[in-house]
Amino acid sequence: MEIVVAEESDGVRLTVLTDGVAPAASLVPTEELPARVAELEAASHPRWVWSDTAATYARLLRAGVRVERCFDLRLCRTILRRALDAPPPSDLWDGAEEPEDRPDAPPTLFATFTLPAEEVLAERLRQREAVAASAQRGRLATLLAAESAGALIAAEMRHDGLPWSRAAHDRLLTEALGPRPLPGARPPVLEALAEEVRTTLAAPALNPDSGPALLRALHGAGIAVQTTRKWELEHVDHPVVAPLLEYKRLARLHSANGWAWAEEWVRPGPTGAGRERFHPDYVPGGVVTGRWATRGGGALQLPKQVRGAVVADPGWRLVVADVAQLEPRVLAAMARDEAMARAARGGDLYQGLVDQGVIETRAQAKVAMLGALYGATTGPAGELAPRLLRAFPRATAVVEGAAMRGEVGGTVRTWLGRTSPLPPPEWKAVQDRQHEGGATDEDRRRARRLARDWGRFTRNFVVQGTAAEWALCWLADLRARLRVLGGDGGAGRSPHLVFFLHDEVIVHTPAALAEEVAEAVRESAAGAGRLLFGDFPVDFPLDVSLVDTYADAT
DNA sequence: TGGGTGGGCGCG
DNA sequence: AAAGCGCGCCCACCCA
Repeated sequence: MEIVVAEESDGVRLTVLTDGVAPAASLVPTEELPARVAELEAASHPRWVWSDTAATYARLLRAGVRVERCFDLRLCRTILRRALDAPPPSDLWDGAEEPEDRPDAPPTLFATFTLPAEEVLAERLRQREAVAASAQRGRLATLLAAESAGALIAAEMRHDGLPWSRAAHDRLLTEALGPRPLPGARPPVLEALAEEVRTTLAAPALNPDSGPALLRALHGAGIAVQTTRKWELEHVDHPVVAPLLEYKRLARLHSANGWAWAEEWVRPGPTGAGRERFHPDYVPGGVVTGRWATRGGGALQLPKQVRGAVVADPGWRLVVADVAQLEPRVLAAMARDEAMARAARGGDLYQGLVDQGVIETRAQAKVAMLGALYGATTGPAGELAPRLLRAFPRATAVVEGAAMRGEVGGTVRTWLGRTSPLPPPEWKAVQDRQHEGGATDEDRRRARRLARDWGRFTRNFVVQGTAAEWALCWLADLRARLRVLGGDGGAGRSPHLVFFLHDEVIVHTPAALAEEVAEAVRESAAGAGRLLFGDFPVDFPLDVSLVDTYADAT
């Protein structure tokens, strides 16, 4: 059973869709929605259909109501319109996809945009028909369900937040930077390093935050670097290098994850004093490949430097799990490459390549494999590419084929059917120009370069995108298992997901359940592999840590 | 004064 | 010794 949720001016319209029965609509006053949803959820576990999980579900969560399943029409529409030749038509929904394009839209309590109930219902039916008519309806349906589950999880993780200790964070900052300065000022340690850089370079007025000024000062001191980048400076032998690199490291800590950041993004938690939460704003489907993005807070870039501030509540633990070499494993499975799956059998795919005699050292194996996924053509990765081609012709054919399609302006699909965008019109114009009469060598070089750039994008798209699908299925299955483990306790008493980083999750759990959670995380990973790839024999081994702070995870 | 851009660096 | 994918965010800097 599905229930379609749509805001109208006089309340929220709920439309019950049951197979073989006419849709039944009812109007609920906006303030009574959470109670009504809770009631219907308990009675019939419907799939809730709405246009925007981020808006609607956030409101339910604030009222203490959680649901098991949903269908996010906006996210699914984005997938379908690229995946299908004939995207579902509706001008209304084009506005809905990009609320930021409608700055005049009136703010509402309920959603970033509103549509009449008939239109929401019609969109649901169009999408259902579009999937049913697709040649890959099974995979596409799995993808839409996974994307929607991800939307629920993102909203819940944002609501619950990542357990954070401002005290631990402040200790860590004070140790590295000295006491907190007044707003706008440099912390003492940073100012001392800046002064050391100025003295060493004999540039008394230098602001080391200014790239051009820093480069001039370096040149003035006889240091012949092209840029001020860390990796270039690391190879320079000069007394300024050490303090300058230390300055850069700490300046970034201060600006990106310092005291001001904490004030904006960390808030008191629900369960008592001293238990705070970092509330990142996840954006499911925010990356073309299907990965999540974040908007504000930079949750997906949480530096290792500050992970000591992620601390479980007293009596609770963190279960931290990440997948070892997810992308090459996914490639082996989608290519049905038995030899590569064999090399991936243990916990370390790169060592597996060495053990199979494909490549001599683990370091080389990693470089070669990443090069294959990203499309490296030169350097060590390029030189090792023939080894991979010989050992794993099927896997190589998948990424090479994807690259070739991209180079000619075509699209590619992930395992479940997420489809890459077409290159922009300028790209096509450049490709056309190289064949015209007056085309110069420069035109042709430019066209070749852009073609290869797009080929590297589509090459990586199929692997990164399928890995993102695997991760979504892993998360969704884990969420279901945690709901069973925790009973109906909600985030206050039950294990719940608090962090997700492409191939890594953190569950915050009562200490007594930590072992069971760790087992659930492993079972979900195996389940995700089976759901996507059936009985193809590829492992997805996890590193799982039971810890009090994220910094202690391996 | 505010918006847009590029360098640099954090994450996978 | 360096190149090859996807992001977000901060700062300086440029321009209107």
